[in-house]
Amino acid sequence: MVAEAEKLITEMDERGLEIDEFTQSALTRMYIDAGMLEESWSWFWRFHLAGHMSSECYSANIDAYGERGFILEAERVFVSCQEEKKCTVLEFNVMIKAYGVVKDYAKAQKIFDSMKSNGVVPDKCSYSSLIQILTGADMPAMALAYLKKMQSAGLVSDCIPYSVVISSFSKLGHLEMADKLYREMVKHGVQPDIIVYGVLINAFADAGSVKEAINYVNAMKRDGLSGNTVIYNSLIKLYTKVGYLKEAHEAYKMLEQTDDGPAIYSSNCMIDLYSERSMVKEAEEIFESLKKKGEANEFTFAMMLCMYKKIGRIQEAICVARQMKEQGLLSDLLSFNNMISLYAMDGRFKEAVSIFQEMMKAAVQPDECTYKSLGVVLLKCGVSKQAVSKLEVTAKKDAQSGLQAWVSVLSSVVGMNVNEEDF
DNA sequence: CTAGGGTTAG
Repeated sequence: MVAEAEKLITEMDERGLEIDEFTQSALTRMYIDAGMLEESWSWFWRFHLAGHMSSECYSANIDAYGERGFILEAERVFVSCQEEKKCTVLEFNVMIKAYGVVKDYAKAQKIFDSMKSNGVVPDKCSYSSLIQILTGADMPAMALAYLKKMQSAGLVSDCIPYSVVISSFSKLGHLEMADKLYREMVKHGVQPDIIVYGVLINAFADAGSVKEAINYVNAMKRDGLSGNTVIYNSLIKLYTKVGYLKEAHEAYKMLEQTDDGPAIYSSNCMIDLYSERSMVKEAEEIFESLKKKGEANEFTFAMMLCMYKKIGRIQEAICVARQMKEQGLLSDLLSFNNMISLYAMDGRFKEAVSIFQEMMKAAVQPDECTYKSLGVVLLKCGVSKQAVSKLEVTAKKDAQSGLQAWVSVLSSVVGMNVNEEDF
């Protein structure tokens, strides 16, 4: 509402009311957001020339530009502040943030490194910002160098900066570095919290390292921390990956005792484990309770469908497929493929083709599996093996024209209605 | 209006 704001400013001028630095910062932000960069700049300049700007006001203006990626303007405010010799740690910190916004990691480091020669001591925020920026750019080794300096400067008061770097190493799969850093953190007397344990447990869970993950769970408990849903989800993921049913079930029971109960994700992991072992009753029990709670999602249904299909209970598989479609839980390539394959093997060719049409409507690109199932349909309808192989080759060569070739054959053989809009 | 961490599969 620029016009309204300007009206107020005029009124203030007329009444001789002073526009203070807070109003000025607000105006800078307003004009930047309105795309009126020149106006924003003239308000800044007016106050800069008046000479009574505070450090807070310079940094507010730098941040106003920097946050939105106007790095040149942010730099110009910073330089005018330097010319007034008023730069404090605040201006440097917002500049570090600004370089982070435009992903100029080298300049973020450079301005941090220049603080000392400008007689400004980096504070907790300077280090945290830079570490955050570097890890966000997947440069944990760089971040670690600054974390070490931060530690030596006595500025680490909680485990968050460690947690950020540990998380970054973990994401890149450098688990030995993550573990080493955890140990260094403890050695420095920094207390780990539930989140950093969550990062580590999840990292080793993804790697399928049971022993290491359990070591962290034990360390966590020794520190007087109890597991939460995030921790148990990671553990269930791990046990699902390595196929430890009993342990997964134990973690699942722990989740059931929490206030919000097991997340859909963990319940699906359990269904995954049960269906792998064809433990139908157990899988069904979770499936029914999820449906009752209205939490069952595409994964849930797809895994149940696969389980029934695998053990030859085709009627039940088809029942699940129909529920999936009715509830609009059909969006993923794998779901489409499972369903088409189910209908194809049961001789329900029209239904198989109709799911294929749904797939095109949803703009999901078919893959080899899709065409394998559709090939079965064609073969059972009397199309020759050579013709089917030829279609498969066409699809591999060029997805778009291949798709059209399949549609044209399927429509003439199975009688699907070709809808041009589906392309 | 100087900064900040974790879980999502078939």
